[in-house]
Amino acid sequence: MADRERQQRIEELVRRLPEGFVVSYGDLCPEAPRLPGWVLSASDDETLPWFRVVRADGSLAKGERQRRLLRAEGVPFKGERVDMDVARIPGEALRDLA
DNA sequence: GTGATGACGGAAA
DNA sequence: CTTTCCGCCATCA
Repeated sequence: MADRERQQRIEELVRRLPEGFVVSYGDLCPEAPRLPGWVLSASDDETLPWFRVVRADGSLAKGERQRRLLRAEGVPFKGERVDMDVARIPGEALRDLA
């Protein structure tokens, strides 16, 4: 359990994601795209808005369940995928969030 | 120590 | 549009 810095940073960011918007796994950790996914699957925190994290192309990792939660808070869709051009939080705004 | 796996990403074919 | 391949980090067998 060394170096939790990245994991901590990732969780913190996810907690601050505003309702109605999303980010990709790569946005949370460009240097290790797989890490965010691992962190979220390992986390048991119910208050964590894990559903606001989607794939870079807008497709969902948790299928129907996730889609429902996102639509419920007004996230725009383009077919089965999230409309990233509208709902994705830009890298800069994301940095301000951190 | 090696190798496989995962809520991934991007480039190439 | 699809599939394949490689790279990325942390964990597990």
